[in-house]
Amino acid sequence: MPTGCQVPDFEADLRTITVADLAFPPREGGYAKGHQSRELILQAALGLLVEEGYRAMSMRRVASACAMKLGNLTYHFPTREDLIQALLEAVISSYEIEFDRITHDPALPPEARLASYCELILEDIRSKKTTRIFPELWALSNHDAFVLERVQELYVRARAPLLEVVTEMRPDLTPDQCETIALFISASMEGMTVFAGHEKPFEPAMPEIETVAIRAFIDLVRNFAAAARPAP
Amino acid sequence: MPTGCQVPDFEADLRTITVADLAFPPREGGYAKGHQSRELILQAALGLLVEEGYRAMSMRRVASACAMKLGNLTYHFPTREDLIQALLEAVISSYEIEFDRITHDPALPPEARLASYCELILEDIRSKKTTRIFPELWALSNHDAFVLERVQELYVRARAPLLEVVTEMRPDLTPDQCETIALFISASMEGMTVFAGHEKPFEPAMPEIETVAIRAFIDLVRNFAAAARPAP
Amino acid sequence: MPTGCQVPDFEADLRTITVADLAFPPREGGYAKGHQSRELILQAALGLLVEEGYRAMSMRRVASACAMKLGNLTYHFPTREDLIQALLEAVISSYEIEFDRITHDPALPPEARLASYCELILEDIRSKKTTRIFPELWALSNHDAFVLERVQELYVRARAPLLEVVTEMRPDLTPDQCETIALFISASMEGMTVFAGHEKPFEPAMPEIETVAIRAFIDLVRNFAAAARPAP
Amino acid sequence: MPTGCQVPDFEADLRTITVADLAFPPREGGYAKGHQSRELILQAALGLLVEEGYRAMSMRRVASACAMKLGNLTYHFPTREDLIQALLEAVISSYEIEFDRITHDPALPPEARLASYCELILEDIRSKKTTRIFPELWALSNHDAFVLERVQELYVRARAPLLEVVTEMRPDLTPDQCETIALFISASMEGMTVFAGHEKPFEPAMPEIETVAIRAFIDLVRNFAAAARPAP
DNA sequence: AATGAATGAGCGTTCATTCAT
DNA sequence: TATGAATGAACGCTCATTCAT
Repeated sequence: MPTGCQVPDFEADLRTITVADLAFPPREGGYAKGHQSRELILQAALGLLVEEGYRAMSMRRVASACAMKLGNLTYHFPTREDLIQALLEAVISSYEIEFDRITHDPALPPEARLASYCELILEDIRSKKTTRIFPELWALSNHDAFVLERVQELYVRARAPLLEVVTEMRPDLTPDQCETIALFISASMEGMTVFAGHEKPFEPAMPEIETVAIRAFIDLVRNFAAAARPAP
Repeated sequence: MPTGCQVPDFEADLRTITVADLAFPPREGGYAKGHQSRELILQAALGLLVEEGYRAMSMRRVASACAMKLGNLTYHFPTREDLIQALLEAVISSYEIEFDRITHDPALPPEARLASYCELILEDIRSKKTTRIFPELWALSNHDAFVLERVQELYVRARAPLLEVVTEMRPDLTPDQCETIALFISASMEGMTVFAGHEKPFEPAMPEIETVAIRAFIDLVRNFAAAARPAP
Repeated sequence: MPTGCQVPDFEADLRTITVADLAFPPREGGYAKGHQSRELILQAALGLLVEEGYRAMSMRRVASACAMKLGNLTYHFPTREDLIQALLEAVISSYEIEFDRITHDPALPPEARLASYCELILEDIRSKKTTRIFPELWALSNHDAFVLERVQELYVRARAPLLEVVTEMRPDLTPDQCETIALFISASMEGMTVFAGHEKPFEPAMPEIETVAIRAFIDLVRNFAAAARPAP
Repeated sequence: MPTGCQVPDFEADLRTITVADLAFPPREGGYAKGHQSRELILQAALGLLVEEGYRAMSMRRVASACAMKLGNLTYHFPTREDLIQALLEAVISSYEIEFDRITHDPALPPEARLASYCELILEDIRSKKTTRIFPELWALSNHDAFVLERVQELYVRARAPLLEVVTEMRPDLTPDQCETIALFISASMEGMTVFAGHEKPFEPAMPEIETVAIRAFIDLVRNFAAAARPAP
């Protein structure tokens, strides 16, 4: 690779991870140049995380991925922990923004809103970024309380629209029951990551899986009875 | 952890991971002593993986966790790759053995067999070992073709009983449809790991989640129609 | 050598290998301190190469020979390959500079120039540095294409003055013939390294050998005839 | 490389290094099987030395190159030093045997014998084995007194035929003068290794170099005068 | 805001050697 | 004879971090 390279050289798909995706807010009083450097760093770190995994996201590699000297990287992020937390914050926030953006058209009937939301989530799971980042987050959250809390926070936001729809469809259920149903639906979709995510063996079958999943979710909400399991 | 540590100091729960769990076959031409050393090594490696994650499973730490010199570790597993592959092989095989052991009593009606299998899986998910190892495997499989293939192989075995039951319950469906349904059920359960696995926020709610999940799965199999999605 | 050694402890003769000998160019954008460190490193590496051979020139031993931490050595020369290439470059360049400095006084008759040049080469062969380094280079060049090329490049420069004199003395010969004669003379002198170099058994006989060699070279150039070999 | 491999897999040219080449005498009282193992080991060691250099000739690599376990190798050669000394002894002896075999037909006139001997030497230099081994020996001899002595011993044997011819051709010279001439001729030829040995840049020009060299040698012997250097 | 220099720790790996089997 | 097991040291290298410039 020639020396002139200034930008991380990831695949096209990765190039679409823009600053907006990272939801990185400028620090108050910070100069524009520093802000730009921080953006560049987070982009590069994300790129490495996605393309090569958590281990590859070292200070040195991040620095060289954004054509920056190590000393300068540590100026912006004094420790690796700082960088990782900033990155996770940015990544998770970007997903939260995305979830909030999926405005649920109140004109649509609730079942259609449920279907539409699930479709969006399942589509997102197929993206390289999501397929790669979430398993890293899950693994990290097993050994890092901060990550665990932040990830669960994210999922609270992700379940909110589900909870709303379920409650609307089944006003007869208790809040706990609605919550459990929403959790099941959300967890169920997350589980697809491993099987039908980007470059996974069942990615091509995702359309059929979507159909099955949405069908199952709608039926579940419709037919859920307090008398826990159906008679055989 | 202080430096004097020479023996694996994991929690009681981890001590229950026995050799039997690892399905570690003896080697031809090797002495008993060597086999025992290899057992010890794999135990220690697994313990580190579960307790502290993949990064902590370094050759040095594994060696010191089983009070063995690094040189001897590399005698039994010349490269880290060798160790990891042996460990994954043992771990995955142990799960495969476990799956195969869940003999589906043919006296039971298929729906009960389905429910019973899902209960076992969802119970297993709550164990520390499973909660910790699988996210690591998922993260690894994103950047390591060998792990990906081996993990997917494991899931083929895990889906086999599901596929059998689904086919039995719905002889009218095509094999592809049955496969998709089984995949959905399996993936759906895997997704619970992040939310209701060991020490996860919804672990206490697992019984209710089980109920919801099994209800959903049975209804799905029962009611699945070729006319993809139900009318609103 | 005991462990406490922190400073290169080479013989006096080695201490005379100065930076000038190494022809080590400063680097753009670097501080003086860094340049000095790199000098120190190359000095120490050369010292080890001369005193104990190629195998002894390990990153650790070079670092400790110049009272520097290993981490800093790898900062200046990230890989051993980098260090070796820089050292060979410096060493070979220093010889090239030396060869080019042997200005052939055009006032002298060609035979005297030939004799003078050969005397200088044969004297140089007796130095510890030359006696020790060249066999290492020859051995390395058998298994390392870079070293091979660089060494042959050096010899091109070493043959240039010979080629010039031969061509001047025998304008009747073809360029190929002149080249072959120059090559023979050069190779012939190199061969002395093993027998009459520093501390070699025939080092004391070097004056007589010089006489014989120069006599042979001059006669060869003078009497070389297209009719290849003389009649018996 | 499949597991069945039992013999070092070097190039065809290397396969011609037979046990005879190594002149390895059976130990008195040794069983045939042990002798054969020692032969195999020395073959493998030589192959590694020639193909990959001195550094590659480690106990482990030698053992695996002859499909033998490390423990068995150390049974035959307890230390690396033992192996190296045995190998050098065998290699050097094999050259001595070769030199002694070049019987100088007394029917030939001395100059023809000189030419014939030099031709043989210069041809041998082009072989892979010789091109590769001798620079290693030269480098080793700079840091190992045993190797130095053994190599110089070898060259005494190599010079013997030259000394004989020179003495015969020039009975008027003192023994010292003859010795110096023989030394020059021998060293001169050795020097060709680096330039015209196996795969060296001037290997194709070896025939012309031979012509020049032999011409120079014969003239030197013929015309050498006590009055050291010729008048200009 | 950014670079150059340096440290100390840890990594995976290879190695020569010893010893029990 | 030959293999299996184990040790201790060294290797080249990457890393997070600190600090002077």
